[in-house]
Amino acid sequence: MSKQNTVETSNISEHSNAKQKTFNTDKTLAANVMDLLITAIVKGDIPPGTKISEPELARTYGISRGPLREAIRRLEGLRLVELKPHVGARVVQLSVKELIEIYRVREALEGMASRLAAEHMSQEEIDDLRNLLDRHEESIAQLDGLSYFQKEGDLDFHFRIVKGSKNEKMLELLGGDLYHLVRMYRYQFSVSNSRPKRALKEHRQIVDAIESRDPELAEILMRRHISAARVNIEEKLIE
Amino acid sequence: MSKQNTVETSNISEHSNAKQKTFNTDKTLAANVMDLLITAIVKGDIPPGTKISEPELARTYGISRGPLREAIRRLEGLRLVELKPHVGARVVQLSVKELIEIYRVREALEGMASRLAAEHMSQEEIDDLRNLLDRHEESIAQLDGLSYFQKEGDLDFHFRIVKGSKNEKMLELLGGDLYHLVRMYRYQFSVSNSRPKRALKEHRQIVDAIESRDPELAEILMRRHISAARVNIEEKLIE
DNA sequence: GTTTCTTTTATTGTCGACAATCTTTCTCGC
DNA sequence: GCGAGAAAGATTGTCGACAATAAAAGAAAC
Repeated sequence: MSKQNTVETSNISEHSNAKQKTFNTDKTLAANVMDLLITAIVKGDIPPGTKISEPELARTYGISRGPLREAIRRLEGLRLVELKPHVGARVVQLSVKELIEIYRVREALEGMASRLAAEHMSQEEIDDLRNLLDRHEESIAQLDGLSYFQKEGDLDFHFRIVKGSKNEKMLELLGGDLYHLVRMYRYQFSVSNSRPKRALKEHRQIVDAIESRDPELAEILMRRHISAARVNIEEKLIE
Repeated sequence: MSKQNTVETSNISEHSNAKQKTFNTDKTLAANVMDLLITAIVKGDIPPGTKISEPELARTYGISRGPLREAIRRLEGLRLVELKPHVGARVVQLSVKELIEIYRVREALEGMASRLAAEHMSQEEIDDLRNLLDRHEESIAQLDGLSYFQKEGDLDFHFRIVKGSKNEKMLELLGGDLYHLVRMYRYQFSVSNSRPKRALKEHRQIVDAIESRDPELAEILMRRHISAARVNIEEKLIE
């Protein structure tokens, strides 16, 4: 239901060492290149602040400038690049200030999503969510809680809540525009979830509230959870 | 600070009876056409559900298909058109369900914006806001409260709050993606603010809370305000 | 040696043409 | 007459070339 440029982007062949010509043929060239560019930017292969040269990238991906330009225009919509007329595109430069702003947005949006999830999430989805948290717990125990959990696992949890809200618009916003930025920040600053056990506990509390069909509480807990993460970041990154 | 494709789009020459060739020369062609298309879609000159024919539009605006395609790709980012590969673009079809979803999002986001505004808005901005509300009151008294107020005036108020939050990301989301959609809905369903006096009163309460530097209250009041508007719409549009 | 202006170079913006895909229309068979 | 398949038409996707603008390099004046 959602667009191709949202969450399900992870099945993309890695931004391998350039010159890869095996594109998904039933998608358009521009779409393929866009996906490639997204992962390249998010993972830092194209570092923040880099000027994007159209001729160079066109050569790199083996396509013409037309589709490339269309892809870049879409990346601008995702706020992954900034575009100046007659000058060109530049990969966004991330700032701590902006990161904190994003957490404020997430606090508001995901708080609401959590509230709606308490009303609309199916029991099956809730069960799946619990399973996910169980896997997280194992992962934490095994690795002494660092690697897997903080990278994509955490986002998984949050995403399921958003989906559980059954609010398409919210999914568009959080999954479309903000999702890639959040991931980019994680790679960039390696925003380690320095409190995985604590976070896991909070996650469980949220699920409990949802299963109890307590929207009020679900929202409050989610907001606290994200707010705590924000404060954590503020303390770490602001000297 | 924000992009050209956000709020300050109103100074655009109307989507006049086609074939207008006087473009803003220091902007790019694609950008100009995009602005034209935005107003055309928002105001309903290109009705919802319409298939967008590239050759036709290119002829209409007197440009080539290249820039036009770039403009369309950006419109997709704004969710004003939907794009299917090898088929084409189609103006979004608005649904009551989606409208209500948007109000949920606004409730969350603008609630937070209001909270932040209570913390960061300058006294001068607050004074300006009060002046705006005074003008609204006059407008309501004069016209028995219908015409001006519900159209753009109301959005004005909400926008100033968002700006007052001093949160760029929030401004991007509400001003970029959602703003045009909200406007489109107003034109489409002529979502009359059937309770202008009540709304004005609520606006004043919100400003009061902001001036008292009471973030908690400011958020609650804004959420109630938007929630009430949502309920109002639900009662009207859902039989 | 530094600054300013000019010239050169490179990049972005725009265009028209061709290829690939989808849609519509027509034809053939039942 | 109706449905399935094939051909025709139109539209989207892609490309390479040219024009306009900005950035870089070089020359002239002080």
